[in-house]
Amino acid sequence: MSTGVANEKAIDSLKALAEPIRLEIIESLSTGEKCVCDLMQETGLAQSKISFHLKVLKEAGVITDRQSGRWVYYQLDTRTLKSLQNWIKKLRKGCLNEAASCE
Amino acid sequence: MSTGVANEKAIDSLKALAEPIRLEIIESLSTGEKCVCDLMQETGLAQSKISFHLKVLKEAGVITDRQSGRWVYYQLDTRTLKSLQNWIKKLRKGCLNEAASCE
DNA sequence: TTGATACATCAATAATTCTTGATATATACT
DNA sequence: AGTATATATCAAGAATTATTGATGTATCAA
Repeated sequence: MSTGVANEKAIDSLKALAEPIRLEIIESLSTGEKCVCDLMQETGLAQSKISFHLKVLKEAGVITDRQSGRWVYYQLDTRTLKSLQNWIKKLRKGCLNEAASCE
Repeated sequence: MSTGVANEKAIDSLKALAEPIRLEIIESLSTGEKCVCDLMQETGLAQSKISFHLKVLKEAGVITDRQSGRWVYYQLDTRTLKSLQNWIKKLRKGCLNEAASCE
């Protein structure tokens, strides 16, 4: 089983993480699933702003969502983070283009 | 010995990596030290553009430079990448704020 | 010391991304 | 049906980042 990602996927993940508000959101989600309203309370940020950043994160595959009634719950997709971690490892070791796990 | 980084450092590294030209540069450097002229040849990009992106990478601590005569050689700083890798691992495991290596 | 090479930096513009306030949509409650 | 809540989306503007071509600076070679 591969944890590899293409560079474009990696760039999407990196861009998604590389923003303070999104990072705050992600850190919050790392303790468990949250709805937008939870995130609003925790961060004190405007709803449209949070939704904007959640969308970026979701499109990058860093989080997933599930609707339940009026609420939408967001959750980290740790597989994406694991892939990214592995991608950085390969980058660092100069074996990004090799299929195998490297070294 | 810690490989930990503060969030701001991590964001700098992430931003630096999250750009196609910079990633191309980094991939090239992952096979060894290069001068700007090498990078120009390999990528076919304008010199000012390459210097611009090298500066971003350097300020983020992702690469280091050394001058030799008329040339400036750039090299990956794999320690920064290792730190970033570890930071992502911690983020994924929800233990970013714990001192220890986690799990 | 003149000319060429390697690179950095700058100013102007272009492109991208983020913020804000408003409006839209869907669900649930009464 | 009517109202309130949770969230998404949108359009306009603000802010940040990238590109381009030009110029500056240091080093070397003739």
